[in-house]
Amino acid sequence: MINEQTANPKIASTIQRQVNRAKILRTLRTLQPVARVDLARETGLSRATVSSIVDELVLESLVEEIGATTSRGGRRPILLRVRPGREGRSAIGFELSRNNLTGVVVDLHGRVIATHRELLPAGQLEPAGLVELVRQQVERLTGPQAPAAHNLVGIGLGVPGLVNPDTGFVQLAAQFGWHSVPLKEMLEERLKVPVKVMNNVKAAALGEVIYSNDTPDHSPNPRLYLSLGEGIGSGLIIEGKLLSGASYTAGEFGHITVAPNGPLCTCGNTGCLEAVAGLPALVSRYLELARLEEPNRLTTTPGEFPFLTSARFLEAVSAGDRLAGRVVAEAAEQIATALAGVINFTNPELIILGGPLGQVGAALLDPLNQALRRRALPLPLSQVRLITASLGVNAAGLGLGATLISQLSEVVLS
Amino acid sequence: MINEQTANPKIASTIQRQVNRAKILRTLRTLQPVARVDLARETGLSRATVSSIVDELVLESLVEEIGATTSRGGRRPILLRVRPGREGRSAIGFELSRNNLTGVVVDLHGRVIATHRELLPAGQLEPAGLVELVRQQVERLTGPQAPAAHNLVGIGLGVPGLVNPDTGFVQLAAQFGWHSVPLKEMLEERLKVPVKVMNNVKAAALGEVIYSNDTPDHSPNPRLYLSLGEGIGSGLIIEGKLLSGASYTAGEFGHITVAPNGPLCTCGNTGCLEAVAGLPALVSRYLELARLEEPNRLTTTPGEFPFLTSARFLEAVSAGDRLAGRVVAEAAEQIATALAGVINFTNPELIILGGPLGQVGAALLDPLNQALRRRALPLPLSQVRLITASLGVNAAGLGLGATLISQLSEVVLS
DNA sequence: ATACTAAGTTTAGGTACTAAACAAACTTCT
DNA sequence: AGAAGTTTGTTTAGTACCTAAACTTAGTAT
Repeated sequence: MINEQTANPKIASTIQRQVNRAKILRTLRTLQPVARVDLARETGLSRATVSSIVDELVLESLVEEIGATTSRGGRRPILLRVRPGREGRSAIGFELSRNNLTGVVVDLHGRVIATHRELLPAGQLEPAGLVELVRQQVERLTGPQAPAAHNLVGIGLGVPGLVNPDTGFVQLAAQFGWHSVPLKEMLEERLKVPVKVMNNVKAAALGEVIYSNDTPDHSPNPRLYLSLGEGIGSGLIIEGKLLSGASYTAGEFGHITVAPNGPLCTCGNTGCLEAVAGLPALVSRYLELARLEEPNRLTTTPGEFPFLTSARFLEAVSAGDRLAGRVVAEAAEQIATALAGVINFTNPELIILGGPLGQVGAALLDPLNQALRRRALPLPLSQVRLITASLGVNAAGLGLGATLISQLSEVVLS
Repeated sequence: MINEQTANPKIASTIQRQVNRAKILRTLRTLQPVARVDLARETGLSRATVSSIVDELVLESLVEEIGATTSRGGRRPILLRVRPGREGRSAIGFELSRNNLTGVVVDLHGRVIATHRELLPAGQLEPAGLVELVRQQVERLTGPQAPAAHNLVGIGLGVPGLVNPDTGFVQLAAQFGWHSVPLKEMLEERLKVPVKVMNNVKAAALGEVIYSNDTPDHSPNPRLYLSLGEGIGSGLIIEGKLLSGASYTAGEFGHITVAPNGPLCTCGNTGCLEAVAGLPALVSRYLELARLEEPNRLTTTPGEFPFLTSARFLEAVSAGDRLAGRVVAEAAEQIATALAGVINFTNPELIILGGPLGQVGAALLDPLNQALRRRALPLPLSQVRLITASLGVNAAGLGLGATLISQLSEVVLS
């Protein structure tokens, strides 16, 4: 007759229960603060079931009562909400970039409750070194308690490279000279919490799409995040899920051919978008035009031209430099060619422009929109909203954090 | 104490039950003939549950016992299988094309048990007329009993046009001058069975992919069916589900730009794939080359040239006509440009070439494969198998039939 | 014949749902 | 103020469906 079950409240639970928990959490999230009756009405479950499930959720620190509200003619309803802040549960998302490790703590509301960004140490970064860095940042972000603190849902890591997001196995991360690194395993071993590892651009795609507040989280329609920078990558989200593809390389937007007889790309093909609209190509093009037309525009010393960096080029664009604007407009034309194809083919409802070049505003957007009107089919084009990324360096971390949080209310059919 | 439940055996059923039924049906399909014990072992369910569910499935004509097999040391196991043929349940898939209505009866094994193809009557076809034609063909295909015969799972219809597959609402079917036709409603009203209406190319995509036996039915990876003909369309299947897109136009492969400064397309863009590799473009190109190089090749009378049809062009290709081969090779190059982009972007595991031009064999495949090797990234290209469609005129019907059949073992989470 | 074994069924007990009764905490009417 | 009515949330009784274990059936092995 002794109940030995109280220790760990969520060991098994049936599919029925999982589905109903998910229903309740979902409605709670959208309607909060909200009373049990309303949850029952909204989900179609009985009040008894709602009470029972809410009790569980409160035990798991997912939900809390915030007191009674005004009466609607009888007993006053007790309002519930998803438990916010550090008292509720939280997840941490990290992004590893060439020079930085950026971490974000996300609470159950999806809100940022802490961030930390630090330069990577000089010299070659080994996988084991990264694991240690992550451990340190987790400690700094959660306080000095054990990282397995019961209210940490999990941690996520976005890595620039080829990653199997299911196994968290890094097949290749050229920037760091890694290949075949079981990063998820290593992190879980060290940190004793669930870990999610995926490509950083794809993590950013999840972040920007989820936080765009433009479309419902689980819209069935495709949503695309485009990262325009040195390279050109993307993340395509369909039915709320990131498309990985057969070899985890889906989203290679930069190697769509836009100029069949164009310049040779690093991939061996000719006329890839990246070869004509990646930042290095734009810098070259700028130099070419500048030499021809206005040798003294950007610097007083012509000799400095060869040292023009992508960053300085982007500054010139923002500053309204006429030549730089022209180069961006040319690039927009090429990007539109590829993007129109993708719009026609996948018929998305949302496209988010990110990456350094994606943020330059009208200099890119105006010629891009114009070219899309020429190149894309009117019907699919009319369905798509084209917006600019808004999360900056935290995009990947937020995407991973939000993904981990939303896994709390996911049904596993096994 | 009276049990009033026996009449209709499947009214409600919980989610748990649905999931377990689906598990059992799925394992039955792949392992049949198979005994209850094996199902229990394979699904992880108890033998008691398996027995109970199998009883239900037998009552619903979905499963049958086919007698005991040899003993494995004790009582002989009773083998079960999905009930085949007309004694089991079946679905009918139709395809409406410009001139024909093609119907296929599919049994629970996914096998064809009857087909019928008939010319459409002369003159304008009205939606109501089509409903009547379908009703007649259903009667012919199932025998003269009521079309609501209890073992008919449903009927499907593929229509060349813009269709919302969820509502079965035909927004536009230009070939027949239809717009805003609630075809699913009309058919269900008349035939009293569940009806699925979708675009015909997408239905064919489902058929070819499901019957390719090349990849598991519910592979998460993208699989693409490409229809090369007068127009160029496609169907993209991800996680076993057809991608519809925000305005139900996903799959518009023909309007990907492959020659930015190329010829004007009917859509207003320049250099669309369809404008350079659709059959009409190939016929024109053939005529152009023929006039220049070999005015007397295809016919003795030069005056007949302008009347060259797509069909005759394809015959010339099959016959090994050198000029026609050259035209197809040029087209293959353009198709490869678009296809490489899609391979890079969606990273599919399977591509099926259909439509009249997709069936010409090496004349298309050799130059296509060669160009893909130049244009697509090596890793995603290495994961994709490129094959030729195999179902001919029955593709759409089979796709719809198989879809209806597989809906029998689907879980509706609602 | 007796013992063993495996397949399928029946039974007892648990989880999780709903409908309906109940308890709690209000408002409103007289 | 007290009785009556309302609404929220909980408890209770009954049902669906699962599993483990006992049991029945139908074979093989010695």
